[in-house]
Amino acid sequence: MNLFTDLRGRVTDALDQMTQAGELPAGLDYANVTVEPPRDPAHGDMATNAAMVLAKPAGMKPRDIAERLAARLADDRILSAEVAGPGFLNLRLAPSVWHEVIGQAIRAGKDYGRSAIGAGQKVNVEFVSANPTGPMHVGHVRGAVFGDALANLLAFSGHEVTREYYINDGGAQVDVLARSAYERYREANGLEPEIREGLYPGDYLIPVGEALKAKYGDSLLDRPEEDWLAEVRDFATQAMMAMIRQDLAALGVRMDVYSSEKALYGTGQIEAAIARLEGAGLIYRGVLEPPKGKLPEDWEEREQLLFRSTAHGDDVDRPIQKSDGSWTYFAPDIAYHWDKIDRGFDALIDVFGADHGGYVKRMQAAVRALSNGRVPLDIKLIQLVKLFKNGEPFKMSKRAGTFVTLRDVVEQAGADVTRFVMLTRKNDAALDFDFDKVLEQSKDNPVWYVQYASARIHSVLRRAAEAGIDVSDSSLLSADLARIAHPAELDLARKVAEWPRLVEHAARAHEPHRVAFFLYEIASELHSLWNRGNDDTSLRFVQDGDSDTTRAKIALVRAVGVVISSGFGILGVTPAEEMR
RNA sequence: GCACCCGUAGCUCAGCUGGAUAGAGCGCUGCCCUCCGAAGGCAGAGGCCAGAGGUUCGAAUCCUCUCGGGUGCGCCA
Repeated sequence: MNLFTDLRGRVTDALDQMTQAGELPAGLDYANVTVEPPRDPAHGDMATNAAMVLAKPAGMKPRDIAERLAARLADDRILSAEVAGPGFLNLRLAPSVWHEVIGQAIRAGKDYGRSAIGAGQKVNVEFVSANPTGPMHVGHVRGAVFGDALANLLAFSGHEVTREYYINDGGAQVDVLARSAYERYREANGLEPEIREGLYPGDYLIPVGEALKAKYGDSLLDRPEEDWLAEVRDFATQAMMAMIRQDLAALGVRMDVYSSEKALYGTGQIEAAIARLEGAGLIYRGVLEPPKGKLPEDWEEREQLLFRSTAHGDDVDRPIQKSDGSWTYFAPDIAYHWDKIDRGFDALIDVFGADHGGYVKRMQAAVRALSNGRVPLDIKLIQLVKLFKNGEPFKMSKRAGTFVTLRDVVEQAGADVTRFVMLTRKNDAALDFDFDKVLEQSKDNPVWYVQYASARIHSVLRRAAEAGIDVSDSSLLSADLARIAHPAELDLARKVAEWPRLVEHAARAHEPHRVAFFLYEIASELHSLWNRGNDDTSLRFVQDGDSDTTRAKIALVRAVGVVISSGFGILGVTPAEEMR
């Protein structure tokens, strides 16, 4: 399935043979042996570092190992193995290897590149987790797209993935939401709303006020807050979550599980989680040192319930209770993560905004302590998105009404474009999002460029069909692929072969952006080959009057199309069949 | 003060968990349309990978320190 792991197996088999023949000492560790495509094509199709990695532990010279290894590697697929540089072994592969890859890609279709490296591991990806106090804004979009694409990527590589949203409905902000909604409720009843400082002024609460009126009539008017707060809070929170679900749906994001912070209160789960930590000797009452260099003005020494996160790599211990005895936000978060561990996940991933970076170590410390180190927690921090319009920074302000929501972005740019662009940067690098550029039809715009390649592939398939060629997969699979022999064509097939490997690396690194970059690269190679057909007609995909050659070339093109749709599938983008 | 992230071509950024001579787009220079879509392609110029040490066969990548930018640092989540 994966040419690279396949060839690596060939190399390690040969090493085993050498060990049996007494050419290598027994018990060598192959962990660092790699088989990779060399950056410089002059070095062949593949290169292995085996000789260099094993030289020291084997007590031998790299070249000696390499030469003996080379002698054992040549077969019908490996045409030559040459020792080069400090001890690399460069392998030259038969063209048939690349022909096989084309067949594999077509046969597997949208599953080409799917792998089993996840081994069915249960992974929980928590992302978005926006406060249920308003519509999602641009800041949330990137995290949503990243989390969703990462989940796709992990599922594609053999993990059992759960997408989860943690609703922060337990803190003071939902009380503020309730009070804000209550004012809109009064407004719906013909009274003047008092949107005091600190309340949420957004129009999106007006329909919530009307809905409250529809449900409660005027029965909540002129009543003390304690009479209505809980009910209005629940009502408004649910309304906000309904809105957020719609926002996510507009982006093409669907969650498997919504977990509520509030639901943790009163169930004993928080207390149980804390008790578990206490049992490990990690909970104590104490006084924190003020942060040096920047003393808060109202600082006063205070005894609090603390979690000894320093025992698991944090810099200072963290409070889990406020001075009035109520929990800090950290406490339910601990309980929530324990719940995830308890549900049997083998690995946890949290996607946070970069401004939560200070939260990483304590959360990892908690998970380590709660799971006895069994469950790894990877926290991906998403840097902010800078909006641009006509090349000018686009300032966001709630007050000025230039508050850009997720809906605004999706309506202007479309979900596909938004998703792709959000993944054209590494998660920890800031991203510029220019409303004009993302819709531009030029190679300056990576989304368009890859879609253009997709459209060209469909176009050429249509043309071949019009010329009377059977372009069904079964027909292409029976094509005589030996007719694909030009170096430029084989280069493209090489790129197709790299796709499964790219997926594995991206999945292991938890970096879906690599998929987007890869698609750009393969699109670029397709465009390049396409254009060479202008000068060299033998490189055109449709060869008039030679249906056998055409079918072979179409098979190559089709394989590239498979990779693009497979990659787009991970990114959550629909491949274009034509540009308009 | 401390922690985390970042620093790669003029600009915006990749760099496959340590591989060979450092990559792309934009911008700049010069080419390619009796063409399967030029909405593209080819070629060239452009680099002390912030700096200094260290680890080893080998470092943009790992470790230490320095400089510069961002984020955060007990009753907000």
